[in-house]
Amino acid sequence: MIDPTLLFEALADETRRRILALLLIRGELCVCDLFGVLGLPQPKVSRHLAVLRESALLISRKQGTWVHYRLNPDMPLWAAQILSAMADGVARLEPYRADKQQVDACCGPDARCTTPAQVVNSK
Amino acid sequence: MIDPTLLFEALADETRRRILALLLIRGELCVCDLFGVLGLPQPKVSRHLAVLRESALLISRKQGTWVHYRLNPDMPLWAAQILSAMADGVARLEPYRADKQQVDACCGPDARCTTPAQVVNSK
DNA sequence: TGCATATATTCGTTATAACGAATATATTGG
DNA sequence: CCAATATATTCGTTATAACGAATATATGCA
Repeated sequence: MIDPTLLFEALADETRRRILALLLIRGELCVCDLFGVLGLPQPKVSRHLAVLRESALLISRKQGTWVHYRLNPDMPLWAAQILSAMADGVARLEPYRADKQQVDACCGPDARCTTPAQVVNSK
Repeated sequence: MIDPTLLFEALADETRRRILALLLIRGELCVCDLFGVLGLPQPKVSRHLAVLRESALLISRKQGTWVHYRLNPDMPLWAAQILSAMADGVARLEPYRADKQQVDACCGPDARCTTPAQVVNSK
């Protein structure tokens, strides 16, 4: 269901790790929120989202002009554990810490949320 | 202690994942066993081992002309969890499965062994 | 229909990483 | 010291991946 090679190539880029870490915190975010929080050009974020989609780590949901991304809920346990552990590893580092502040400030603290623990425990 | 960027760059290469998976099974292996089992040229394996050393995922122990590699026992929990989950993800796939057969056949089934569970539980 | 907004893609360039081949270093034993 | 063995490194080349800039697509609304 998830190819380890694609997963680890996806995780080898810091922008993609930042996106995944944000989605682990927030459950679902649209592209505009993502590039707003990350402070990166929209095409850059969109290309990285495409890589994450192609690796099957993320799925997208279209609602009008907005596209919302979230973690693939059908991810196998081992892959969810890797994402969860990755989030632990980066949580205290920049730019991940600032990203978390930003997303709480910008998009409110209460979006539909799939925490790392929930992802792991749902298996 | 372990830089997430270096860890994920290390994991982005299949040869390095094969080496890590073998060391998760076997605890410790010398370079000659590694390139024998992997069926790869010695300089190639040596270069990949250097990357893994520089990322602090592996440490080496010199004994005469032989150099033995093993997982860094001081690895933080989150990193050990990633390696353990990686091993779960690749266990049923080639070439990892054949590597496991090979290392059991070639080096005996009972070397000093640090299993993924032991690494994780020792934290 | 025409414009504005949100997102995705293409293109040419540049940086990074892996490679094979060759060579260097280091240790052991004669 | 010399030869043999185990491991590491360098070099030049090639493949891969990320980038900025520009453009394309698609949806909603006047």
